[in-house]
Amino acid sequence: MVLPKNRQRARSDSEKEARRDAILAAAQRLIGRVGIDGMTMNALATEAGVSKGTLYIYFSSKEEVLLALFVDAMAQVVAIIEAEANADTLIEVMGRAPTEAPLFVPLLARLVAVIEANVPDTSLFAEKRKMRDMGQRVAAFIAQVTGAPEHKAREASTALMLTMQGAAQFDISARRDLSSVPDDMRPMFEGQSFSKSFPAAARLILSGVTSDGPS
Amino acid sequence: MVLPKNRQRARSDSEKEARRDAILAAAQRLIGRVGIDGMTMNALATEAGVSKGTLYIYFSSKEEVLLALFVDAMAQVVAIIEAEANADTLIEVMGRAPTEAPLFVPLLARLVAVIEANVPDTSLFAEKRKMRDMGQRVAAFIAQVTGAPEHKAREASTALMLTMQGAAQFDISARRDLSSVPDDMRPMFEGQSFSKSFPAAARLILSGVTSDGPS
DNA sequence: TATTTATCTGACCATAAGTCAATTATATGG
DNA sequence: CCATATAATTGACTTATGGTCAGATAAATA
Repeated sequence: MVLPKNRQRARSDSEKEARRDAILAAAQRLIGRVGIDGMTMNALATEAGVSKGTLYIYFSSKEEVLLALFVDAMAQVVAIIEAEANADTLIEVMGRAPTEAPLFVPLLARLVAVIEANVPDTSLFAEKRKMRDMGQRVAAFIAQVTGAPEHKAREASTALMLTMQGAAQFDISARRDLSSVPDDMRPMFEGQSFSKSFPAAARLILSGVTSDGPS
Repeated sequence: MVLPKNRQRARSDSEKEARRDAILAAAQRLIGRVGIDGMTMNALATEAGVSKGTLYIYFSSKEEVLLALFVDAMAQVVAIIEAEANADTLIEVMGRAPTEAPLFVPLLARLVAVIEANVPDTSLFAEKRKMRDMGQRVAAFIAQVTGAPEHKAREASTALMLTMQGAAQFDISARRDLSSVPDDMRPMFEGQSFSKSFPAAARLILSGVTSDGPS
């Protein structure tokens, strides 16, 4: 446990924030070793150098830890898109950015069914607002980059979010150890990595926006 | 527990299949009352009128029960699409069919992250083959109905699968009790039902196929 | 009817999330 | 600087649930 000035307890708000951040950093390290599903609160307590009870002072549940990690990861992804994408590279960057924040894709895959199902309402709504705002920024960015009319861009970015959700699910399958997969199933699994499945679908969606599709 | 001829134990293959089906039917009833996440193996044993040990004779884990329910539901959905869709109604039917097999959407939302993560390989591959074959039938159907070239139709149906995955996730949020949702979040939640989000995205994808998008 | 087979049972185990009374580091007042 | 108050921290405990297996017994067979 790292805390400024050799103090063992966080009294000020900034110290509390530092401890919260330290727990999240420990969670990242731990997940790097054992995966999201392998993370237990006991192990997280050990990794963070605090007791289990302390974890529950800073987070109301395991899933709230994961939700906080996801929001962080999403912020990184959005930042990359806004910084690096343009009309020509939009799809490429949207396909690549999620892989540069390593926890984004696996957490997105668990976001609704696993994570949101076990976070108290007040925390959930607060985090959802952040996600909504980031989503709106991406929508505005897409409108600007593609030159599509506002409502079309919103439609497209909603569709792209759906697609990301789906691609994140597929990605879990793709990460399976292929040596245990029968030959006839290999192509199915291999084609499902995020970086393959998302851009293919995104191209269709965006061509549906820039051309004159229905509605 | 219902078994033909007042017999208490399933000895023949057909009796075993009947018992397996009875367990799945019990699971459907139970889920109807308590939801997927609320289903416990103890409760399922009681509902099916067998002991917990018996459940584990017919299914290797809770998730294998859910996987079997999903494959059933998917078969229903595919059957509806093949029976009722045509060029004009494809999107409408694909948006409606999943809601007519009530377990399809919530199970799809949990399929990869929750269900597949805890099913032994041999069962998983067997069920995945069924899913792949059904997916290929849908792809062929889409090709036939839209008149799109084979590879375009495959691309589109993969994209539509991704979109369904994502829409299934969104649908979980939409089913939340709206009275507990703050006003500013209502529109976000309301718009996320499967029947709203899927068709919107599907239209974009299909217009990207029938028009001449890139690639 | 006796014997064999293997289905079925439910008490038991293992794991992991979450709780809370007791402890004690820090802040504060005298 | 010490006594007291405050609240952050602890970790043994509780609870919930998925999964196991040795024994019981229904049904088939000789």
